[in-house]
Amino acid sequence: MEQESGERTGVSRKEAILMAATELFAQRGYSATPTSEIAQAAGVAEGTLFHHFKTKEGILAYIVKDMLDAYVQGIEIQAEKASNGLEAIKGGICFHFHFINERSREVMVMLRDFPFHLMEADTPFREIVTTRFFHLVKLFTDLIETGQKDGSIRDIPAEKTAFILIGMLNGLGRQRLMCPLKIPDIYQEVLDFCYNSLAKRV
Amino acid sequence: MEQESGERTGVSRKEAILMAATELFAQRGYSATPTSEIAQAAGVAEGTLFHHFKTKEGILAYIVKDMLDAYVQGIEIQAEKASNGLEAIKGGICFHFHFINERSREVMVMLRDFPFHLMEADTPFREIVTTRFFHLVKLFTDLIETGQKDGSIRDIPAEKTAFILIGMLNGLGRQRLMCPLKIPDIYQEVLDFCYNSLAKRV
Amino acid sequence: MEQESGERTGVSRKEAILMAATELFAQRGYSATPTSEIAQAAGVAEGTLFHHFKTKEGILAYIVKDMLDAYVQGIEIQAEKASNGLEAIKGGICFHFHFINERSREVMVMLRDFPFHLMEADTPFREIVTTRFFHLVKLFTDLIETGQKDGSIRDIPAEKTAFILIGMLNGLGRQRLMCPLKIPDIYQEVLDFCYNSLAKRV
Amino acid sequence: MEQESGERTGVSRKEAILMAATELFAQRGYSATPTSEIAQAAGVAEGTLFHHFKTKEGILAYIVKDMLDAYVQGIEIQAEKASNGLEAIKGGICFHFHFINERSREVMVMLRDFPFHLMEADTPFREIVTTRFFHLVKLFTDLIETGQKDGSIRDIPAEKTAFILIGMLNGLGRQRLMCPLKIPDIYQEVLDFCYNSLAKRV
DNA sequence: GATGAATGAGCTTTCATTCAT
DNA sequence: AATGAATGAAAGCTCATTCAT
Repeated sequence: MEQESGERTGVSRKEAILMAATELFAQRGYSATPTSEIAQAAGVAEGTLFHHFKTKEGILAYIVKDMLDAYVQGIEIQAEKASNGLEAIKGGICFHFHFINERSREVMVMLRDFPFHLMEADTPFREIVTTRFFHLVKLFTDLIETGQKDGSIRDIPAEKTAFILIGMLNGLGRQRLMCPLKIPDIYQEVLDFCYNSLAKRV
Repeated sequence: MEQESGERTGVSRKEAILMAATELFAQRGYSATPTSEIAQAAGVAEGTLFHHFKTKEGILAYIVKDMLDAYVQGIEIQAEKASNGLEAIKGGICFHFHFINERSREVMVMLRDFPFHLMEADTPFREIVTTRFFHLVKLFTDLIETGQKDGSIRDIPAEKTAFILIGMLNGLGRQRLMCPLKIPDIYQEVLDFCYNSLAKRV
Repeated sequence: MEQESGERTGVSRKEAILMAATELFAQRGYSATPTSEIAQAAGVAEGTLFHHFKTKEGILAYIVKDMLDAYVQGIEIQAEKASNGLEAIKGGICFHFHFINERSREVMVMLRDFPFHLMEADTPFREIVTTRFFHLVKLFTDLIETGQKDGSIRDIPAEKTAFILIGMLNGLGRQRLMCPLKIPDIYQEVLDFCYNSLAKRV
Repeated sequence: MEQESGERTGVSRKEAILMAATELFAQRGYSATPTSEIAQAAGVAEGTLFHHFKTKEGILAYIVKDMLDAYVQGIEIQAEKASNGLEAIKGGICFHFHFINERSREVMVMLRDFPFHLMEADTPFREIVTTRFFHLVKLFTDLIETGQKDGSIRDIPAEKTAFILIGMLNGLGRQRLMCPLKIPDIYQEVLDFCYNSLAKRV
């Protein structure tokens, strides 16, 4: 009986809260979403939120952490599959576009508040996000260096290029997910754009 | 007497409010900044804010509009100076980096809330921002097409590439201005990165 | 613990709020009464007002609706008891005077803002008040027609006379309850006045 | 040049303010009308209001006093013309209906805030309104007594009946002017109603 | 006389969080 | 574990009035 909520059957209250919060944070933003609405959407009492997650921020932390781990892990898996550094980067970019489509709600939650609320000093987020961000930078840097060793990527500063790629993907992700204007699908063109900048000329 | 404020002399109250609001919005975000603090920082009574700008949003609108106009105009001027399409794009990117250094506070105000609060339907911002955004897209698209005609830019979809460039600059701007982590200066590398993707091979 | 308030024991917080609001609205008017004072008078926190009634208007709506229902119902009961139409009207008028003495505070709340704030288009009140008002008109009209059939009331336009009676009772109610001047008790004289206008001469 | 206002030519600023305020007070109520809107509607600066009338209440006082004097005087003139007491009362009632049609805006201003704001102890209104109210009561009382002497009015308590008549006219005036519901014209019926109650049977 | 920028007290409402049940 | 009534600090905004020009 405890597993029932007014809204979703077969889903624990904790999961119902996470689903409701993800949807609402994505659509209206973290700070614009009152806990009362999360509770209502999840079909639980407001107190239950604070029972499972100590604070409102705790809910956000849970969502963001979960998503970031899946993202970084996905990139890593793509990299392992690739035959060389350039292919690994391409695989990473492909995965990125896949991911922001598949888990668009969670990505939006993240993008909305990064790097602001999520990077403020007295927040549990800072460490969560920072760790994964630098992990990602390290990953891309390594892949570029690998590409340079195996001859697939030309001679460019590896870490700086990693920052460019990450910044670009971040910016394009925002543009795609959050702009309420009609923007063409540029997946293939982004791949080409990066390929041309990275690939060693033969 | 109008020219005096407790904090800044030789500045009208309206200007003092704009300066204080820009600084606070940049550092703490629009919604996290109470009007009471803006008033205090500007050395005026809280009511004075609402006398000059009808609402708190009115202050944000003023700052953002002013900044966006200067940005778009700056890009246009660079484009006119250039000898060909590729140089115009490079000039635009250079100006972009200049601009976000020179007017970092206002840019931060913008980046913090774009495209969220700034793009919500019932907001005065939406039209302000949308107009300038598409103006910029058109500008970049034209420059790319120009470059393709003059032989400086290779055969790529012009409008989609414009979206890529704008999305990338936006993402990199965020990374640079707002990430509280130490990130190397990648100005030159971004130029190279774009150059390599755009330039026609000889 | 819910039953305790600093001011009134044995009364729920919601009831304490209603009692305090009724008294204050009656004495100073709806708009001149800040929610902070209602809270203080009720011995609850200000937030509690908005927990139980969504808005300040919600408190007024509750009071007015409750009172109007009791009023209309009281008139109806008097009418049923009467032996003929004229007696029913007299019974209604008697009840009216009783009611404005018994529930003077709530009646004052109503009279203060009728038909202004209570009749504005975008208000929840309009429908509440309009419904009861026309119910009352219909009731009096029916009673007059009954009286004309049973021979107790002379030949006068039924509905228009209903409007006269209601308007008169309303005006006299205001005069009695709200005028801070000493006005003699005219209960008996009003009954005579109406009786003389309505009764069929034999 | 001083006589010009943006809105009305040939009208002094003071008159323009009174006209604008009367219209706004009638439609939205005294407290719901900001001085800024009066100034705008009158085509003058906000400060000008306080130049001519010391306070916002001063504007209301001027309007109400002016109107009440005209009302009482009108009733008196009708009374003087009449051939006997009963006719005088009828003349007064006729004048009343005339007046609330002719000067409906000013009457509405009055009705909206009487007897509340207009009767509060620390207000200049109290004396203004009280004086005229009792003057009217005295007038009606005298007319009734006159009618009793000349045989046109039957034996009823004169002063109490005066209160009934005034209260009734007040209530009916409210009903007519301020109820946003369609209410039939009951002018003739009110006259009949009163006539029947007052006239001596032969 | 006329102006309008400036004021600041006061308003209603929101909301994350607590805690007795 | 789950509830939801209660809280109170803080927010954005309104507005009659003042006063230097």
